[in-house]
Amino acid sequence: MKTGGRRGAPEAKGVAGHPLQTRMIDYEKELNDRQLEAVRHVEGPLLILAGAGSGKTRVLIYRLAHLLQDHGVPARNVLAVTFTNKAADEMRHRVDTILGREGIPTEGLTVGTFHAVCLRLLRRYGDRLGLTPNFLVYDEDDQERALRHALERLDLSTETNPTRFFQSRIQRLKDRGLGPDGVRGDDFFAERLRNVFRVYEEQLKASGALDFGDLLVKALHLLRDHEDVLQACRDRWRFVEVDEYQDTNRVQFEFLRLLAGENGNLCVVGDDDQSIYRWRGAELKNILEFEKHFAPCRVVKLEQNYRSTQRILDAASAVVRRNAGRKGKELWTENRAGDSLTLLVAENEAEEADLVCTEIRRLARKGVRASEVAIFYRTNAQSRVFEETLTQWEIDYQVVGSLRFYERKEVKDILGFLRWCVNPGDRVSFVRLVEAVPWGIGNATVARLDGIRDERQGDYYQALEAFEGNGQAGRLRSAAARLREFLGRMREERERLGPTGFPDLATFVIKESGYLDVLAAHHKEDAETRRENLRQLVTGMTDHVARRPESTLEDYLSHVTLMTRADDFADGIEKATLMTLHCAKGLEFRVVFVAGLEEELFPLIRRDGDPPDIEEERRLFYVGMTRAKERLYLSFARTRQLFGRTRYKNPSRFLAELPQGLVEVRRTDR
DNA sequence: AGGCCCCGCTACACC
DNA sequence: AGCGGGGCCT
Repeated sequence: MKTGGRRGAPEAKGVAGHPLQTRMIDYEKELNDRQLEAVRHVEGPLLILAGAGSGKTRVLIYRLAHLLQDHGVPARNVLAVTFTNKAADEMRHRVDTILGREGIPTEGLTVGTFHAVCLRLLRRYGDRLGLTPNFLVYDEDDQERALRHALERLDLSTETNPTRFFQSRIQRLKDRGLGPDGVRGDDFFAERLRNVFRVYEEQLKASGALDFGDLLVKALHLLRDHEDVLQACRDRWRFVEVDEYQDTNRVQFEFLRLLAGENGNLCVVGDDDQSIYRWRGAELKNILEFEKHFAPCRVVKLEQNYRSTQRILDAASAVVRRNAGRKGKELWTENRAGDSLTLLVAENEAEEADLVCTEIRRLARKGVRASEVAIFYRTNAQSRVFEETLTQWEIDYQVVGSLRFYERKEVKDILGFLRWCVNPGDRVSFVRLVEAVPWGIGNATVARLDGIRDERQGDYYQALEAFEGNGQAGRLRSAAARLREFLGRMREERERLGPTGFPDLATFVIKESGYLDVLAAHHKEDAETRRENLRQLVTGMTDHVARRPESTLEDYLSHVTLMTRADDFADGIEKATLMTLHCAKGLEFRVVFVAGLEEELFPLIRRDGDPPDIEEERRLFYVGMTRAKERLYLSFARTRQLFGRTRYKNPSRFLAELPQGLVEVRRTDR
């Protein structure tokens, strides 16, 4: 296929007679030579090694604009994969802004996370794999519930909390595209893992659900085993762009390789120094070996940093240079040298927070606004002291991603009802709604309903009907009848309200299920907060429908399950930001604090016995440092409370890796 | 079946 | 220190 002006220069061809002077982008003025080379690369594989702050987002967006505007590529032939939904929204918005005014259509452009894109494929072609059309997506909590039940069925649930262990093992296998038969070994542990995995898969199948890993694996199978689907996808997405490529796992790699074909138009952007998701299956070799996998390919290195001061960059580079497994880039900048880094040394975590707040106040007097400040930490548990201290100091803040809104119990309870509506055979949501309200139905009855459901291959509504007809004792029978009657009314209500009427359906559930009474009785203290969260839930649904009028309840439910933690970061509000270092990837702030630089906390010693991956921890530190534009503070505490005990802490080894003379030390006055 | 209390684990990052 | 699961009691 031809893609219009093959030369690729911006002046090569206007589209549909639009005069060039209306162009919003002057590519040559706004991009450096390397960036321009990347933007102008059209066909064939392209690897962009983009150092921190080197303007990769701009390159990605300008490259899309260039493809659409100057090479006449229809928007619907482009797939852009981002790391968060927020990044996807931004990318779509910016492309719309750049091209919209010039009348270049952007409809049909596919932008989304891997999980969202795979979900879409599965909704469309899932029948090929025998998936129920209305399958639910299990989040981590749902996975855990399904897995716990699997362990019960295998009589393994008495062991000390094995759920998490199996959960992570199963997920890691799925990251590599493996099923139960992919478990290697014939020893006792391998055999047991295989069994647990099998029963867990049976649970998912019986419930008509997919977990996060399944979304990717099943989408891969779709392309791998169904030639026509593969061809349709290749025809549709002739140009593919992938951000944060260093954090892709094996399944994502295979997916891209199939989609792109032998000499495909695949453009990936990444930074091997910022790979921080090995623990969830990311394989650094995907980016290290891209040139081998997709030869012949073009490689463009973006090494000019536009974000940070020279000193911040020097410090960060000195740290990451110690890693062996890297391609090797040298970042440079034309920015000023800037201030020294500051190391805050505190006696304990409360004083650490105090020191940070003191600095934020000092900076505020110099005109730094709260929204320009971020505090990063290794573990979510560290946020608490900062929250308390910031409140005392009356500094507004937002915590990003610790407990997601859609993970709150009351929110998940109400969503449980709606999820059951969509898929009445789903065990996790059925058990959830049974437990949410005291219907008079407990474990024993649920177990019998399970039996009926499995026997009849039906759903839980039919199981309840059959149960009532079984000649039960009066109390159980009326309990079951009451529940079934409510579920029936809920279904009628859904029918009456239509596919986009689910905000009202949620209101119906909240009001009619008796859940408000449960809140009032159980949560005396925070009942009002929870009620407020439910109001917010309905508001959020209404917004969702307003923004995407064609969106169904199924779409909405999967959408909220696939929200990333980073998605609830609100920029543009006057608040300091608290988040984990993982969440910080891709963001930038005028002032950054990296807290808790202590051995065993950062680098973190794992509790599951796996050896710590020091290079990955170092990359995480590098990510944190390179978020800072002007000022970078590092801090640690000499003692820290852990599980209610005071522990003495040694400074992190990473502090010793900083070059002499770049760091100024500040201690508590005492 | 549901409420209460105690114990033991937890707090590694996340789609 | 705080939460949740499990066991015991009603």
